[in-house]
Order: sequence, then structure tokens, then C-alpha cells
Amino acid sequence: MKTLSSGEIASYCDVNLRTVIRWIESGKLKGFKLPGRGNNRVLVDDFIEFLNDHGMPIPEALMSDAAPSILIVDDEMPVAKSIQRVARRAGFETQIATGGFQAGVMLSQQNPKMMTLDLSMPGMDGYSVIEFTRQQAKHKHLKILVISALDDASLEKAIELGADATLQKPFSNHDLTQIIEQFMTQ
Amino acid sequence: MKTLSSGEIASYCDVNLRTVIRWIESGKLKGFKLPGRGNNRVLVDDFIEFLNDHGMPIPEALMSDAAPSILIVDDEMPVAKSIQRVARRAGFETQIATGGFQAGVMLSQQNPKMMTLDLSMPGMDGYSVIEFTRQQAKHKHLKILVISALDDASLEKAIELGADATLQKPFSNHDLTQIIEQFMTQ
DNA sequence: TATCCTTATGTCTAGTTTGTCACTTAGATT
DNA sequence: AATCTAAGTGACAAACTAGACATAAGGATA
Repeated sequence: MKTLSSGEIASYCDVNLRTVIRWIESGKLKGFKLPGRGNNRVLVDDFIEFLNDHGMPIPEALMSDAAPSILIVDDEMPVAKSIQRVARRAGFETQIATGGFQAGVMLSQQNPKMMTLDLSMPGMDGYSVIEFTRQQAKHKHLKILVISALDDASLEKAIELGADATLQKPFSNHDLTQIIEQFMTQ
Repeated sequence: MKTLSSGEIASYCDVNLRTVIRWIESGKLKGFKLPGRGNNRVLVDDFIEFLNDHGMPIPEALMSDAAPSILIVDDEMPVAKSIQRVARRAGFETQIATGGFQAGVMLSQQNPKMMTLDLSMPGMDGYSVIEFTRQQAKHKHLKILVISALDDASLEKAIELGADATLQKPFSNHDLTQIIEQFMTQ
């Protein structure tokens, strides 16, 4: 549970410390006070959310806790592997989950920056995965790339539910690389 | 009667050890001293109260100790609800997951003490859920109760893979209560 | 355009809390 | 018993809060 002090945030935002305290006081930035005289602390996650909400750049130092990774969710191992090859070539860490349960556990534990999701895994409803993920504050900013052989209407529905992009099978490595690079560097 | 040392509290609060000791000395945080050199110990309940009093976030790791919960995994809501009723009557917190992905996320995030698992959810392989969960060090002590309409051989297989108990549908509330109470008080 | 008002941010100060360092020692491990 | 790890203490340095006031930017109005 990493936290930041008002001073650290001040220097991250290149702003006066007094200002940071006012942000916290006014509720713009979620934080809490230590028991002593009320020194402020802000959870890193809350700070990142604050930065996102206001379109502010996120300092590199905060991202570094773990190399941003990609969670590949696909029940067909060969497909998953081929996605993995592309992702690795682009220079990113990857994990593969071949079932919904696995995917859920890995998402929570690894907190990847991006997830590729096969919509039509047997018995697992990709749509509900998207919906459920979007409901979770923790994964509000997870990039979801739907990869599926279904028709355009199905892909469109995925977008409506909260997916960030779709890719129709069969896809070209070039297109996949482009999307990965775009999402992972945002 | 679980207690925490000053160092543990320091890392939970992301604060210096020296500071925690001062909190205890000043009476802000209730604690007691071991006879030796006076090492500090704090009851988990006191710590949680302290966190609440000061609007500080409560680390997830402590939540499970505070109120051990049961994760109910079943795609049929009526069945899930009926299990939930029994569990509640026995006095435990419950959550319901109706899909594999949901179940995985909730398992990781809530860290329940026990999980009931329907083996034959459409498209989701209950066996692989058991296997996967058992591989995870974090959930080594999770109690898994398989609830299924399948035959004895299938239930037997679940046990072999690592389930702690099985219950054949239809089950009696009495049997379920007994298993829940046994697992939750262990 | 000039003026007034509002709001956000910066500056300064005094007093307090928290972190750091060096050192000691209880408690655990083997 | 020897050793290792985690925790306590004191003194000091650094960081933080809160109030009061100054400054700057933007809107509204005449």
C-alpha cells in the first residue's frame, strides 16, 4: 500500500505544497490524514486516478513499480502464443490465461496495463467480462482489446460495453503491434 | 487473538517504525508492551478501529481476518442465493460470483476463507479452477467445497485435484451448514 | 478598456510531526 | 551457545500543517 506525502505530490505536479493540501482539503484529490497533526497521505492509485481525470501527465517514477504487462486471454493456446510473440517482439511482458477464472485471478494479481480478450471462449461470456471489469474502479483504466472471429455487430457491442478496441480474426501482426504500442505507451 | 508488531503496522501504513512507536506512546494507537524490552503489540481489532477513526484505508490483508467470508460460485442465481441464505444464517459474510472471470477477480480481491464451487457451470471447467487455485500459494489454505449434481466419480476426481469437500445436489441445508461451520472455524 | 469580483496559487512563518542515523538488545533460528 | 533478524531509543534533521497575506488569471459589467 504505497502512499505519497503532500510534498512528494507537490514536486510531481510541480506545484506548491500549499496547493496540494488545498486539493486534498477540497476533495479534488482523495487522501487521508495521519493521526499526528494530520499529515496528508495519498494512495498512489488515487493519485494516478486524479492525474488521469485531469489529463495530467503521469510521472514515470510511479509507473515503474512493475513493468507494464499484457494479459492474453484466449482458450486456444496456439492463438494465445501467436499474440504473445507479437507482444514480446514489441518489448512487453506477457501472461496467458486460458480460462475465465484464471484470467480473473491474473488480472487482479498482476494488474496488467492491457488485456486481449477472445470473445467466444467456450462457455465464457466475453461481454460479461468486459462489463464486470469496467465496473471495477481498480481496472477502470485497463485497456481491453477484443480479438474475435465474430461479425462487426458483435465487435461493436463489445465497444459499447467498454472495450477500447477490437480486432477481427484473422488479424495481421502489423495491426496488432500498432494497437499494442498505442495502448502500452499511453 | 491476532496481534501486530510495530514493524508490521509501519509497513501497512507506509510510515516509519519510529512514528508507529510514537503513536502508541502517545495513546493514539492502543497497544501493549511485551515484558522483555517492551516490544509493542497491537490487537488487529484495535488497529482496524484506529484506521477507521482516522479515515485511513484498511489494507486488504487485514480484511479477511476481520470478517472471514465465503465466496459462492454458481451460475444459477437461485441456487447461489439459497447457499447464501444458509451461509448467512450461520453468521458469515458472503459474495456471489456467477461466472468464472468474476469468481477469479473476487477470489483475489476479497481473499475469502472458503469458496463453494459449482463444477458444471456452462463452459467453465470446475476441475481446472480447483487445480489452478491450488497452484497459487496465496490460496493454499482456501477451503473449497464442490457442490454439483454430477456423479460420485466426478466428485471424487474433484477431491483428488484438491477440493476439501463435496456436496451432491440436491443437498440438505443441514449438511451444508455443518460443512460451512467446520471450515469457517478452522 | 477599466474596474471589480472571484478563485486559485504562491510566499512566509512558527510550531509540530515524521524520518534518519547510530547503536543497543530482545526474540527467533539453528 | 552462536548467530541473525527485527525492534527499541535518543538526538537531530527534514518535512509538513495552518493561518495570514500577496499575487495572478479569468469573467462580468459598466
